[in-house]
Amino acid sequence: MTEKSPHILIVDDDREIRDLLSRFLEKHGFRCSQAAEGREMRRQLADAKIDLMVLDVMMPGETGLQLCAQLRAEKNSQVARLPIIMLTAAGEETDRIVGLEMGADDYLPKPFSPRELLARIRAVLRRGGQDLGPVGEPVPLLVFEDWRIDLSGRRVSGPEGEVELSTGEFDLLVALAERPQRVLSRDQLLDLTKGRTAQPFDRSIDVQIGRLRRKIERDPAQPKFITTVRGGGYMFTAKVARETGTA
Amino acid sequence: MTEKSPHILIVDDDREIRDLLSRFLEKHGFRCSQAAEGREMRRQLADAKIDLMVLDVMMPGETGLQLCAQLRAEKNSQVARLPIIMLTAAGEETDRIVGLEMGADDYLPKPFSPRELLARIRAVLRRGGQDLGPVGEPVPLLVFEDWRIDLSGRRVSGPEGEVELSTGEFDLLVALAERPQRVLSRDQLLDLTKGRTAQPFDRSIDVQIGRLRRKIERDPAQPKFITTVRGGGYMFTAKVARETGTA
DNA sequence: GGCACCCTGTTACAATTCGTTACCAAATAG
DNA sequence: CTATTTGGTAACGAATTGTAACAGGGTGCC
Repeated sequence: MTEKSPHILIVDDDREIRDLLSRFLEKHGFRCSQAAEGREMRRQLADAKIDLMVLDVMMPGETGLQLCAQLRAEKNSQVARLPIIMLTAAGEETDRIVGLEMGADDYLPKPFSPRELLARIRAVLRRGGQDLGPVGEPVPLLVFEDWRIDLSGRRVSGPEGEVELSTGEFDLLVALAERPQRVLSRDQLLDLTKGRTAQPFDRSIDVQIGRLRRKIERDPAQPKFITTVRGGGYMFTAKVARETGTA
Repeated sequence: MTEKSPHILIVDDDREIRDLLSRFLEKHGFRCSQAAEGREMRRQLADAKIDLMVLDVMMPGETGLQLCAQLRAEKNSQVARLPIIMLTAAGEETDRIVGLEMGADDYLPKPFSPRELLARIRAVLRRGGQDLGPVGEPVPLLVFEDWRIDLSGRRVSGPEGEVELSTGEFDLLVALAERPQRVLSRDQLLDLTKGRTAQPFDRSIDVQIGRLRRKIERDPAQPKFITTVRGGGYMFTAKVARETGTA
């Protein structure tokens, strides 16, 4: 198989990060180009066939969000479908939401390890060929068992059809499902969902977990997806995949 | 009661550095173990629940890079996911790249301030791995006789079907079943399951063992799987296979 | 504004789990 | 054989989690 290796464009204002990622990805068989800001990015996109773009959210001038939105807006152009992975600042849950709404295919919170990025790139490229379908907009999803979470539409559907979750329940579910097989403490969950730290006798997470279980677990008393780890927190125990599908 | 704190393994051939880091990290609430070379490192990894490893690149005998690569190569074992922070000689950009390529989660060039290491450790622990694969991906299992332990789903099923284990019972069973044919002291089991050290007259492990036996042994008075080693601890005596299955 | 409705955090209480203690039996030492 | 040590386990109490009920705050509608 003498297939050409995928060509990745790294857009970040920090030269060191660009270089590091560039060499790292090249070592793993990708071809890389770099751009420090929007103008350069556009030149690269016009000059070469880019297969995937890694885009930093925080940049002077045009932000990654703006650039992403612009690209996605270019209907009937190739770049409108270009897979994009966003790099967001730590803990900026808002960036994630907005990023996905802007049409990013995935996102990675800083700080991240390069091998995480590598895994995401491969995942996005792997599924890339699938959504060549008709009109449907590609939508980032988390899928587990019979369930699918539409991250940009903030909707959840299970085997019986769509389930109505409140804002808080949805955020909690996503926080868990994005980190399966990991025990998340109440503090972490509070931080991830509300961005706040726990009060002395804060039980709000427990209550929200209970409400969420009642909506997504077949038997809320014997939860299959959200397991309690006594003294530790909660853990999402289903196998979760990131996919891109149609809403 | 000792609190649950992350357990860090420091691997460096320089005893002074090990001691220095050890004491510094312990001051900041971590528990530390040390290893001077690869053999000792492996023993530590097998004996205790290590949450993160700090690994020096330059070591006589096996280098940190080799060790890191070996660990990452151990598919369907926990250690393949163990967070690793590499210590590299100054200015060795190559080491940095290669280190990350080998699967380190972060790297720190010498000389570094302990405070810097502390920050990286916290960042890496906080981040955790979060690469999501396809849904059909195999699930790690421990299998012995008619029993199967679903490590990621935290479920256990025996010949009569699924058995309900509490959090502590499950953790204890896994600690034992992952180290069959080895005598584990109460201290080790406490560390592996609760991340704490034993109090003077601590019998909690004995009691948990009893509870666990009642749930998984056919005749709890004549235990077949978990045998008592008088004066030593407990030993899991069944032949255990690490497998991957579907759900 | 007033009202209805929904979401969410707090509180209280029930259920579960876990560690400690105590006592007994078994194993070992002397 | 007796004394001592070690492990098994019942029972109790403390800690943790599940959950129902309630209240405050927000939103949208009239």
